[in-house]
Amino acid sequence: MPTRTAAQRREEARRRYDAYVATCPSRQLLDALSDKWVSLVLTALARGSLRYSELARTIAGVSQKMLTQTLRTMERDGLVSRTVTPSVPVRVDYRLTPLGENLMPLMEAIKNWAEIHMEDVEAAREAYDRRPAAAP
Amino acid sequence: MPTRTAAQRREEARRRYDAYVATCPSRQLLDALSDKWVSLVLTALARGSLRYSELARTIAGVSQKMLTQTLRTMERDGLVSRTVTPSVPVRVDYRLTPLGENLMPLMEAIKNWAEIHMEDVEAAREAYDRRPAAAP
DNA sequence: CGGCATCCCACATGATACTG
DNA sequence: CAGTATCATGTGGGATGCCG
Repeated sequence: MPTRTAAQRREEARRRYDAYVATCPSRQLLDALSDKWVSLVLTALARGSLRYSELARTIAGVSQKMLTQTLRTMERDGLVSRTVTPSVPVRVDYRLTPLGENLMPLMEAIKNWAEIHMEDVEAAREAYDRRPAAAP
Repeated sequence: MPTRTAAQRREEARRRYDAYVATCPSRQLLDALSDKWVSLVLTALARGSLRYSELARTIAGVSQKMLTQTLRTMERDGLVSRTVTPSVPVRVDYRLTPLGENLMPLMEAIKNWAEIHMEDVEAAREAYDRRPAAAP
């Protein structure tokens, strides 16, 4: 049972944290969330837990090193949980924590936006690149 | 007048673009949106246009180089527009395009999430760092 | 004021090889 | 299978200086 309502908590957070301030922890958290791989890992786990190798296959092009590193950071930040089954060979499953499930829809929205508006962005780029340069 | 409804368009985009595929343009767009500065610029312009120097002051800690570079990329991608007033000294204003206004709330949600859940993340980090290491 | 050009380096990331 | 360790490298990003 929380001692604060969601609205109260939101207000307190706004007073305490401001991502526009370079030294604010929330700014560093925003930087961490603005990672190339975090959004993909988060959305990949949307429908339940996945094994390490399943994650690697889902997120094409990610290196072992970056996947492991991203998962470790996300685990430390409380976004994913890691479960080791000591079989032979060992089996490791990752799933979203409640905190990760809370963030996931926001990241999914960004990912969907990128897919849905890709054509608009490509059109904007072509228009920009067609602009005449200033005359000498 | 669009020839497709929003729902139709969404379905087409899902068929055509998949950010999980490394070579898909939408993956590269997602990478671009997952930039350290894009979310801050986008939300800074939420309430209207700002001059270059106002942006620089709002987003503490950003260097001239990175701010300019971020704004150029966002301009090319059709997210912001740039207006030069040829006074002396010159005045340059940036504002969100309709496309940028469409994306902004999603980025603002991420930024707010970081501010609101900072305490949860810090608690998770402390718990993680307190974990006992495996015995030798 | 609002840039762009240049230099430079730390660090993030990729590739490869090895292991419990 | 799921990593860790090591080495190589590309580039993000800061500092500085000049310009319209």
